[in-house]
Amino acid sequence: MLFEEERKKRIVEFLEKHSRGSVQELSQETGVSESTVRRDLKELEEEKLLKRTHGGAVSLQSVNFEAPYSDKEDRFLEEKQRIAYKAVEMIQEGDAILLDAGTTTLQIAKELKNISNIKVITNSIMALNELKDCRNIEVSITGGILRPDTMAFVGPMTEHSLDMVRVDIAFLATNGLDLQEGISTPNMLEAATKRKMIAIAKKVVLLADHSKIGQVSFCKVADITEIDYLIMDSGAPASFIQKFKEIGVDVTLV
Amino acid sequence: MLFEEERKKRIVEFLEKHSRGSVQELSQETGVSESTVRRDLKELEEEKLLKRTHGGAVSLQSVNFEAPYSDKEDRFLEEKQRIAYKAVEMIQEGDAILLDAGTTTLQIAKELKNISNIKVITNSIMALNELKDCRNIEVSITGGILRPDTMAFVGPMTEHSLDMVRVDIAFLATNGLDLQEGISTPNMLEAATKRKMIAIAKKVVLLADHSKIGQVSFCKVADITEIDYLIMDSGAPASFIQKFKEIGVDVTLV
DNA sequence: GCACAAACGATCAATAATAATCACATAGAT
DNA sequence: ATCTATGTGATTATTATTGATCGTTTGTGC
Repeated sequence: MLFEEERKKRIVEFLEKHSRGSVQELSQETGVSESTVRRDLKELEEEKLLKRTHGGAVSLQSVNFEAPYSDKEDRFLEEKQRIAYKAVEMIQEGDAILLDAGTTTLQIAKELKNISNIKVITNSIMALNELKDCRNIEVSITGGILRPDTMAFVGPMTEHSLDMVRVDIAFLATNGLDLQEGISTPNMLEAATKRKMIAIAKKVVLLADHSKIGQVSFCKVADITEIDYLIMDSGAPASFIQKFKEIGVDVTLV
Repeated sequence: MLFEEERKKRIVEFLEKHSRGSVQELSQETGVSESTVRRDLKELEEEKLLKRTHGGAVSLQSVNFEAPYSDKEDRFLEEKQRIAYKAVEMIQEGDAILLDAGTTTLQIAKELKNISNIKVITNSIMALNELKDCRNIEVSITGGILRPDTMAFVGPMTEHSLDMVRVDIAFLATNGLDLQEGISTPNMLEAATKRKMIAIAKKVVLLADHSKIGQVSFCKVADITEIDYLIMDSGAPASFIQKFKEIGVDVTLV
């Protein structure tokens, strides 16, 4: 059972995420009757946190980035959430964190909301979107050209920006992870960006669900030896994990 | 048995950890009756250490959201739209455009959607938000630290990013515009960013509605002589305009 | 412009939570 | 030792929140 304040917050968040929501949807989302939802909407409108419409309400958040694909379409979402949960455990107060673009790192951004006193730098609009309202986190973004497909900034300006900073932990995502071919990604610009990320981080943490194993994409980012930590879901074969451990990578399965 | 202050501290800690707590839970947690918990909650709320709700309390952090910016609160919106409309007329195919953060430049971003084959670079999330879905526009962003108040990126990283590019037109917004004191803005970091913007643009276009005239803010950005073009609404006094023309600024009234 | 369905606001009863009250216990002062 | 001030828990009266109902309004398709 939610308190009134929690419920209202949830409504606002729902609207910010989906831009709109019907009374019915919100009723389901919050588990209260439609009457109560209407009462909440009325009050929230007075607080200028949303705009009521017939049938529901819309967000009046002027900045609202939508993912190219929604959470629901995200394969292995639960695995990614578990990976993200483990990843944030590595963070210590005062750390400077670098967040790569990707669906797994996006889950990290969501978890980060609950942490205070850290600095986050990212090249992902989606991560930025999650963190932009957190006053307790100093959020920076790399410059760069927007790649519409991934909603990430890439290119020479990105690398140039990254050159200015050094971070305690870089959380990297990847498309392909192979013992021989290392880490790879389909886009050349993104590969270069990731390489730079590896270069400026004290600890490099690679996040990958088991579907990435054995995949090799067009552009090589780095060898697996350049990784310090690997967090994977437990769908990974033991032989694969063993190999990583042999070369000194700290592997965590979740 | 706990002293009162210990108990209160424990309540606050519990809430920060779990972000919520019912009176019942807190009663168990502290080992006192619900009456006492309520008394404590009342006092702690007065000390602004938590937020009470029916049934318990929530941590302030979990409920701390504020009304986002909206067009309707934007004063002189129509003037700004007219200014923006005029501004985009200056743009030619193939141009590289720099968009400052601000409500007027945001209107330009909205107009830009209809133009093809240009490059846009901005330090404003809001502008980025408008342009992110335009596949016919190459959108770049400067790096930098996010300033939550203005949703703009500022700081050394921003200037560093801007250093990498040269643009045909920079559209600048300002808080203050005064004949003697020039262009000024309340925030020091933003002032530095604007200065850099002026430095990397072939043409500098200043956008200002008449409410900015005579205003002087904390940080000086530049003298009015550094401006090439000025677009204002017709609420500006003729003497003011005349002075600009005398020093060679191309003034357009809309 | 009319009819229809959906959504809305006002109202009410049920329930749960709160505030007010009182009695008691404890600690410190006299 | 007694008195008083304070904090606490139990009890009770009051209030807040909620879901349901129903007449009214609004939007939509024809």
